[in-house]
Amino acid sequence: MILIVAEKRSVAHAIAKFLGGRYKLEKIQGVAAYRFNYGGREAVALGLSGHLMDFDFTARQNVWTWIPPEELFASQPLIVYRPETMKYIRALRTLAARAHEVYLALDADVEGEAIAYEAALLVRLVNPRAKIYRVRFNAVTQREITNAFRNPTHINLRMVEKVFTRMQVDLTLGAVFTRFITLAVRHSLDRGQFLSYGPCQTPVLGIVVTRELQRRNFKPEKYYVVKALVEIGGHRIEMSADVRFKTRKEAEEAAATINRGVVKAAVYRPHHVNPPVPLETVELERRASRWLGINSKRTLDIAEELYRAGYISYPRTETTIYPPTLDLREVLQELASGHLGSYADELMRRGFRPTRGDSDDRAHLPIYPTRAATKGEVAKAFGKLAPQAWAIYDFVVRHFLATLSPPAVVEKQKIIVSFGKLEMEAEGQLVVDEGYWRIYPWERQSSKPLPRVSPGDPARAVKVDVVERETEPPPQMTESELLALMKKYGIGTDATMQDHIHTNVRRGYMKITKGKCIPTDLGIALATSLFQFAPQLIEPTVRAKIEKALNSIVTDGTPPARLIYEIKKEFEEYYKALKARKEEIKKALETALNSSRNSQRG
DNA sequence: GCAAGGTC
Repeated sequence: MILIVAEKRSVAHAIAKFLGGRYKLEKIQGVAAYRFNYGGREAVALGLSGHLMDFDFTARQNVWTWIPPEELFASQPLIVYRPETMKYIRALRTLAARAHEVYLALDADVEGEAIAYEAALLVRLVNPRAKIYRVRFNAVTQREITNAFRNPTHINLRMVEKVFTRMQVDLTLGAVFTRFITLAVRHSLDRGQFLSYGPCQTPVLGIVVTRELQRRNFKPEKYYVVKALVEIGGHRIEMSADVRFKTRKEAEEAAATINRGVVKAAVYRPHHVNPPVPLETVELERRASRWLGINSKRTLDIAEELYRAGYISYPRTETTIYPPTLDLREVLQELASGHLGSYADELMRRGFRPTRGDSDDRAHLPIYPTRAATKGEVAKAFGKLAPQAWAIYDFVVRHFLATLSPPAVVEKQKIIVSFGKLEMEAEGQLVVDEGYWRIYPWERQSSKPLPRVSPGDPARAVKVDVVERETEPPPQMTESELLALMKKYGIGTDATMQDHIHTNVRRGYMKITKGKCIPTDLGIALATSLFQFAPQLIEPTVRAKIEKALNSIVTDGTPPARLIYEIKKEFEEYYKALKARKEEIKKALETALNSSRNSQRG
């Protein structure tokens, strides 16, 4: 018997379809498995649910008050089965016992490699003789899958080592600092409450708190601008000078010189606004937060459900290029019977060309709709979340249609009038062609046209004003902006970024209100303490530094043990720095905890 | 009870 192990059920299903054509769905220990005939031999494809194993400390070490947190630096976490995946472990064992060959068809990334290794460990325990192969495919398509199985390879141990090293490092750092800050204030915490540190979650907090402190420390400064109502060829145009004057006096002196002038430039230039590129996870989350008012965690949860119900493709992806194997016309055909059917029809009639991003994770497709749905059926499936689920489904459909639509065309307009020393400007625009905005209203722009004038036309100021303004603090951090910054700094992955934000919410470090991230007193106190005494723990670049070191395991063959030793040594220094200031940190955190408690009561 | 990463 041939056993095929995939990372998730949908891939196991696809493999059975592509290699066998006909298949039979079975339940092994409660887990779906697809039985089929592969070149005259019996084959079974089993889908897992991500990792089978994890790392943990010993039972004694897991009693937080029994050992000082720093003791964890000196010990090595043990590899253990994940209790949540026991049924997959049992199913794998059952099937592996009878297998002659095992094909590890996990995703083609480092996590997939590690999961493949975990599966191989289990196979070996029950079946020392089975031949074990690793197959790699860059997309779940007939061609890629068939090819992969024709060219089986072996597990890349360096990739496995990278992942296992990351697991140990993250657990150790997380546990040490989590316990330290929790134990420092344990008498001020509610039952079951704890404070946490993590190399992804904490830099996220740092980014949000830094912005909040910039806002609080911001000193607004007054400045003055000159505005004028200018008459050109019978048209009256609001114009302003692109100069900030420090004092009213300077501005008034400049304003006094404005009287008669001449058009220096008049530009009316067509400008294409391109439709968005195919949708990936983080962009879905950003746009849902900004335009639909749904936070990133909720968005991914709903997208997951829409995927499981067959309405959209796999929602965890970094790919922004439709592969040639995806039949876009077929998708349009399906959508033709849906709520935007006439637009889909129109695209098919007129022809279309998809936009194309620059990212391909070589494992998943962009997010696109897979079925035409009605509001009613989504409502039935989602209950209380129906309005949000429909909003996200509708968004995915519109985004998909937009990527096949023509650009919008806007005429950008600019008039510059020279009044001797000072120049006045006006900008406007005229929508020439709505293009993809017809089905993508969130990016729609309106016309604010300027009249047609020509360089050399005489101009006359009808009215001149000096307006007092104030410089403004940076805006509150939006969740959308935060996600973009996390991506820029390499904090988390497409599938986990929203988790790291949400962890900060769960810990009471920040709130998300109307798409804005607002740190609490507790969040500010924790971040400020870390910035003061161990900034290396909270800088936005922490994660990327660790990630880079981990990558050297794969690229240079750096021994994991050495890397773990070095990282621990470095973070032990930060730990000492924090411990030396324990009393100050304790006081800052307790003040914040008490103030939030009082404000809750009040 | 700690993390981050898969996945449901």
